[in-house]
Amino acid sequence: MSDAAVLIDVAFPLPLKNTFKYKAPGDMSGSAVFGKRVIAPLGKKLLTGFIVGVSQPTDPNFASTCNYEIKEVVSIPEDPPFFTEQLWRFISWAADYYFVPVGTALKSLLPPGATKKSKRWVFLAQNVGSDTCEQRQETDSLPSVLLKKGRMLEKDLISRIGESALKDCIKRGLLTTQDYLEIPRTMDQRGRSKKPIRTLSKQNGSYDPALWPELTPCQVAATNTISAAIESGGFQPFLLYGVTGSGKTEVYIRAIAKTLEKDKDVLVLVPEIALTPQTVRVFLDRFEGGVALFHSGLTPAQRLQEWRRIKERQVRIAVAARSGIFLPIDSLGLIIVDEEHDPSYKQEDGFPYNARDLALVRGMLDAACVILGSATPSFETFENARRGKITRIDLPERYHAGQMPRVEIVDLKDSKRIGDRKGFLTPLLLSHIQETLDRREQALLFLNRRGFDTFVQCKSCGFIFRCPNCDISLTHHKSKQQLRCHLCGYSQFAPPLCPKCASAAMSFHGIGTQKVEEELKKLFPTSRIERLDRDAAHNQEDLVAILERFRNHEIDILTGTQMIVKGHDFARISLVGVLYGDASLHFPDFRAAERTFQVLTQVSGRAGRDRRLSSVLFQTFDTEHPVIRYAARQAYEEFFEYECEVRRELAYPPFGHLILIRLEGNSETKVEQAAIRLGSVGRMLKAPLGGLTILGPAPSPRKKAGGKYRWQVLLKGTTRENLRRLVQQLRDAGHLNQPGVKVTIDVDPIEMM
DNA sequence: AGCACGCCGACT
DNA sequence: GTCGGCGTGCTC
Ligand SMILES: [Zn+2]
Ligand SMILES: [Zn+2]
Repeated sequence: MSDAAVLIDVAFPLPLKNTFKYKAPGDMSGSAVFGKRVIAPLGKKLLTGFIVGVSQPTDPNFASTCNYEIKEVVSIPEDPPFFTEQLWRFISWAADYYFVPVGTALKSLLPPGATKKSKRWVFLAQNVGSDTCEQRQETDSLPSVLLKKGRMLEKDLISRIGESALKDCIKRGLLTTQDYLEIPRTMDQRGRSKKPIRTLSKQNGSYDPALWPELTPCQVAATNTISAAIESGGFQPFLLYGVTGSGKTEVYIRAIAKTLEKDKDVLVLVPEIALTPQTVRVFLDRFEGGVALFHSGLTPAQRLQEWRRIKERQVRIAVAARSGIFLPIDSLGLIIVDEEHDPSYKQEDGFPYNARDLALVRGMLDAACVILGSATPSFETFENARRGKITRIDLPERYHAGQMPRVEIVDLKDSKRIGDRKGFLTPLLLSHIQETLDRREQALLFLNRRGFDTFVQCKSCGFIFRCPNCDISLTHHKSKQQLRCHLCGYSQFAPPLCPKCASAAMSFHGIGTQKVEEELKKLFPTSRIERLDRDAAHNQEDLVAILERFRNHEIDILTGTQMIVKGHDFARISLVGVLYGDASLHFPDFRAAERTFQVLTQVSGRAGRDRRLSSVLFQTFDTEHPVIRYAARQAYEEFFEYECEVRRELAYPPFGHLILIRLEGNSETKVEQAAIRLGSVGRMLKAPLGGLTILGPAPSPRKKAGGKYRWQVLLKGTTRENLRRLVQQLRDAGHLNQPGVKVTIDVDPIEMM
């Protein structure tokens, strides 16, 4: 029986939307197991693929009934399956939902080194080498390595003598080429000998639940509800809505313990930036079995090691950044998404997915509980809770009885010197900085640079232009003297005078963090001042290094562009200043207010926790903005209600769904034409579907990277189904393949610049 | 992703 | 006349 050949479906980790059928000959049929790796010919190459279907050839004539020749796989390496049918179903669902080829999505399931590509070698023809003078001359130009060994890698030869010379040699029969794929070492052999990367060890805390801290009544109630769900098994989603400092982590810990007790494993997702040793230690200190740590900062060898520890169940808790949603936890009982509102759960390039949303899908497929935790839930999650799709659990009390956080609002309209570069260094801010330095404490200053080159604000009254259709701020296109909405394409002339107060001071172009840093250095010459932004920290290493020095108090004032304090304990920070809050409040995005509320809450939450952090300064022209009022009172729900009015009216999420189609290319006219065409075709197709709106096309306000021009078309729908159907129709009719234009689809977009 | 096939511009 | 650019379409 085992001698009979079997038919297998193979998926390749390439942008291919189909899987491929192969025969596994009799001697391999025993190894033809779901999820295993195969070496198979595809086109002219030998590639590594993965078995995603095994069928007995009940119909021996299958080969003759299908319209292509079924090839045989070359080999099935000995290593165990890379994924289960369950995980494959999950990734297939995700590929379909996000409109990416299944092969692209497959890549995110695989550990580093799982795939090998064949390499092409060049060989010296048999008859070459006899010492004819004529041949001498011909082979003179070839590298000596090739002449000596008789072979070399094609790409090495091309880099030496060029492609045309190679072709010439082949034509004259001097050289031949052949593809080779070295049979990969099994995953079992790879990296086994490596010492564990684990340098973290238990510090304090106990493995014994009896010695864990006592819970508050609210924590007890939350724990009971979640434990009951874990006990009964099956998919159950929760929103753990707890104010900062209410002790969500302690509830996570109990839920994890309960899950382990049921012999199930746990995935904890944490925003990339918060995945620090301190975060991991929280779990390491409580669970004897240890935790796996998975994020993009690991080396390939480390990623493989952690992947394998999880796959082999050597460790039963994985703490991971967003890509961890694809980890091979085969008996998954619980997924925790901490700070679920954090935008870093959204992957923006290649395979754009949202790990928080996928956590719910995976929980459903794996029959696991899912806890989404946040003090400021994303509106999508909060609305899901209101509709009863997610069970809401509140933690209203503060765990540490600290004083209420205090945020001081500084009115930038009062600043007379806003025109010069000292504008954002208001007298109040400077006096706070001075006091901080006098106490030998640290200050963290945020200046969102992204705000400056996008929208235009009156320097004297704070007026901002908004789109009449989309309720987002307009972006400035300097060259055309135009203000544009980057969602719907609305445009108007950029007037030289403020429409509200007639001031001529209408823009903030050219003020950046560098200048603030320079100015601070002049004002506080003896202090150690550094900048943390993309220019100062090119890579993760630089970032970590700067944060580490800040932590060690080798820096007094750190200026930065984003909230980089998450997950770090900076004990000596006593001042946090948001220099230009309008950059966040009026960022051209319908989620600007939601984001600002999150940031304000997060910063002031720290003020309550760290006793030293005495001041949070938020400088803005718009001191009366509702976000500020609500955030000051920590009134999330009122803010939600307020903000939802606009969302409902304009059918933005969570009351509508979005799919963004991006177009980019080297030719300005080609991209523009394609975008216009896509917009009009979309408008024709949407009518019979109903409930759909098409915004745009509009040129992207983003700086064109690498000379590329970008346009976008935003599809908005009251139901997901019709929205998806529209994209399918556009795709199937070929409107997403336009010459010279790369089209990408972003489902549930977050970043829409 | 590769790779081949195929159709128009500037070269021997 | 060809060499070579890349747009298009396929790979079991
Ligand atoms: Zn004004
Ligand atoms: Zn608009």
